[in-house]
Amino acid sequence: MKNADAPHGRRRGRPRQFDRDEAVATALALFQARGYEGTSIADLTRAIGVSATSLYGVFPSKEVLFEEAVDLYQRTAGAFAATALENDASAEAAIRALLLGAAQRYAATGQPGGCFISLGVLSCATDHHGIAMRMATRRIEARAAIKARLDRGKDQGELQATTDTEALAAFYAATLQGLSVQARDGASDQELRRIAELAMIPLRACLNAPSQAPELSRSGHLHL
Amino acid sequence: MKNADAPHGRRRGRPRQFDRDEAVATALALFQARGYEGTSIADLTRAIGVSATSLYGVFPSKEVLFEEAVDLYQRTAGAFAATALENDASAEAAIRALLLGAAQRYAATGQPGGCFISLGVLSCATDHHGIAMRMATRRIEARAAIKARLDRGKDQGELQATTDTEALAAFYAATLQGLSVQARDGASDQELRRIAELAMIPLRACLNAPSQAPELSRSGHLHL
DNA sequence: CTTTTTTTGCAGTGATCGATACATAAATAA
DNA sequence: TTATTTATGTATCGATCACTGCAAAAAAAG
Repeated sequence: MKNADAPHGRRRGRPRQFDRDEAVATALALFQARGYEGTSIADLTRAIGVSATSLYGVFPSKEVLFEEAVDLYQRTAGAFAATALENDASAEAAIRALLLGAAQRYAATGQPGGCFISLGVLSCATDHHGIAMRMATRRIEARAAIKARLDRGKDQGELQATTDTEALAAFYAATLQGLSVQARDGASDQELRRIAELAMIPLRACLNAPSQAPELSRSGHLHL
Repeated sequence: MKNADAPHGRRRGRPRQFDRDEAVATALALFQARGYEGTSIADLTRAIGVSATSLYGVFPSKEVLFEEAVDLYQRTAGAFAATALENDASAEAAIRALLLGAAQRYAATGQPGGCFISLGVLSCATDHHGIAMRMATRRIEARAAIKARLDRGKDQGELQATTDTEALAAFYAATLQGLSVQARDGASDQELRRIAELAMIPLRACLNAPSQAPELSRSGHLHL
């Protein structure tokens, strides 16, 4: 049977000559830059430095490799979002951390910017419809996570009882996706942050105690 | 020499058996649903009902056909945006018309929703880098058009003199793009309209006379 | 009619697509 | 050692990619 991936004690056969995790990371970089359909197996094998046979010995298909790359993205570059929403101080602070974190990370830094999940496989050939659906599911799950945090703020009296958290969550999901397109088109982190600052205003309009709302018009930017 | 496309007086040779404009419209529908790379020449010839030879007799390449499809989109389904920004009543009315028009039109109606230009070719193979750049240019031009309308409102004293119209324009461009992703993921027109309503709030915060600002918290929705 | 022009369908171009067959290499197990 | 297991490189597989050569068809021009 399979020896699993025991970290100690060598496996039975010929040792693998490339690192599986590095391969996924390399694949992620390519998929993020060129998309699923724009990245060929030849591109992947060249970048990873491995033959197609060896690659298929580890990943049963391009589709599975892509899915693993998306998982990796969510665990690493995309982890800030879940972390931000765990902010216990307030829903406002959580959303602010979410948007400012996005503004900071999405900005183009050599490689194409924006969120891999927000921008991934928005359209594709009919053969790959399943991939597009799974990406859409991830985006909808992200929106649900935002809504859950807003609902918590509503339960704690931070948000007005009449607040439509579903709409607010959709607005902030859309904001993340808009930030991603702007980043992909070359927006700087400053530009993204200004968008994020503006996007915070509707949430403040839903707060029960909008006492120390910073003035945007005077200072030109929000205090954070 | 070429007889051009004189509407009267038949051309010299064998008459074309398909309509050029219809072909572009069909191509647009396919490109919008499946993307540039996800739509093959075989898909196009099948949908248009024409052989590859005939298609290439009219369009020199898939890339040119795509570009013409994008032009068509901007002239038809996307025309509401330019029209909305021509609203002379106020910048606020113009942006509102822009967002509500988007909410109405982007919603999925049988075919995949969202703006073709907002979602088009956000990533692709290196061979098609030029296409991605041209799409990005169109998005940036849209943002510039929004800024121009906001600047006009600022010049007319509608917006505060300190308003950062560049940031505001980027915010509303991002809003359109976020609406597009939400629509692509299946959001209804009601959901999109609620996002649009929330997105109007930051602009109101920049108005010089925010007198009759409708209250979101009481009524649950904005009066439009 | 013949000539000229343009579009047509058929059949194919070389290249690349994702994915594999096969034999060899390199490790452990017996 | 020999057997077993796993990974490797080479050399593809059939299918599809965007695109074309070629000759017949269908029109106007001479």
